[in-house]
Amino acid sequence: MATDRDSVLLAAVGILSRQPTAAMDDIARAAGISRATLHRLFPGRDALVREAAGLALRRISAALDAAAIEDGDPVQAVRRLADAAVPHAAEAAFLTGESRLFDDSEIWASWERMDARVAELFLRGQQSGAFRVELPAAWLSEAFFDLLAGVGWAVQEGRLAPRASTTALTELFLGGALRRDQQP
Amino acid sequence: MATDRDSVLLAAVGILSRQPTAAMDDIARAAGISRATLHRLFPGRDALVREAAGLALRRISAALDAAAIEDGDPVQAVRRLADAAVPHAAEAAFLTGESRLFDDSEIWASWERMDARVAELFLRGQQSGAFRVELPAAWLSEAFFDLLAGVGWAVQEGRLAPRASTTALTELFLGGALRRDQQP
DNA sequence: ATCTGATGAGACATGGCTATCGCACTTGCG
DNA sequence: CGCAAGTGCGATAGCCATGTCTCATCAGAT
Repeated sequence: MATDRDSVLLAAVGILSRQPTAAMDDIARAAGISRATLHRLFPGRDALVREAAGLALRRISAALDAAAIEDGDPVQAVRRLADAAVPHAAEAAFLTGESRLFDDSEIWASWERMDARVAELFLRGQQSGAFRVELPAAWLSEAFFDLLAGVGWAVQEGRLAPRASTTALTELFLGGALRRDQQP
Repeated sequence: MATDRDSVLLAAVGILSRQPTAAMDDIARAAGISRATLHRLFPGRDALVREAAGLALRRISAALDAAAIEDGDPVQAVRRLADAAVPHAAEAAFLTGESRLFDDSEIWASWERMDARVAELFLRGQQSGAFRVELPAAWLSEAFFDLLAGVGWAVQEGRLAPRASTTALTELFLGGALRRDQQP
């Protein structure tokens, strides 16, 4: 069953987002299976990481779809995006951490495609006058994913309450750290 | 000379911020010395990474000192902080990437101390009414360093112009993505 | 010019992780 | 009840990076 593989992959993501170099032993233990079974499911460590990255990308992309980021008011779209993406913050943390450990052209292309979709949303928002034009859309996209990964790390290490994470991401990203009535 | 060791360490930071698992071979090549000399300078990989982390932390802490973040208006202090910290974005990227690969209690304590200083700054700003109180000071600190590391990665990979990086960090962090006159 | 100290290049042993295999065990089904 | 499929456990082989060593070379000092 594919569900079985996916549950193993998600366990792998959970460990690898915290320890990007965790041994197959650790991954197997985290997934509740033995090393042998892990190797029966995936032909090797590279394949495992690749599939985990693919799954993480699919899930986050599905979140973009669910948030319908191409539709409607850009600001509301970003709010929907944050709502839909925060549950996958651990996947984002895994991808940011692992992208520098393992570079696969296919994975990279998939990431770029997702990044481009988000950048397009910000560009749309800039053209509509909602977002600040001083900040490049590509940087907004980069920063959004960095903060999403940061949420993942902070939640995993207990520095941020899961319930507060969506607000933390949305409010900081959209409104910044300054109080509104204090802004010049 | 200590300068010699430091220049090697900075080269190591440069590589390890991009490839946290780079081999001693790669680090030596990046530093322009041989593997043998690298081992003469540092008793092992752990020691090298530890010293590199220590140097990075000292340099970023020095930036906090230079910015005098404990003094004056909190908002101006954050602007000074960003100005002083952006040149060390690569070090921040190295630390965020490596912190999950190598945990040393001393390094961790040093990081915590620095994080606490920044969190204190945000707390001060919240008490003075400049910063939003809905966002925990600890989260603001975490987010600031995440964005700083993000700036480091984006610059290294050519997605962000170095000249624009300070503005990108300061403006997004302080003011958020929304246009001010659009904020409710 | 010679000596000294440091460096680079390469060989070598070691350890940890990976990947595979064989065997015993459980689970579910006929 | 017995069979088949899947799983866990242990052993094993191989690989890659690390760490150490030796030796030749080079630059600077005397």
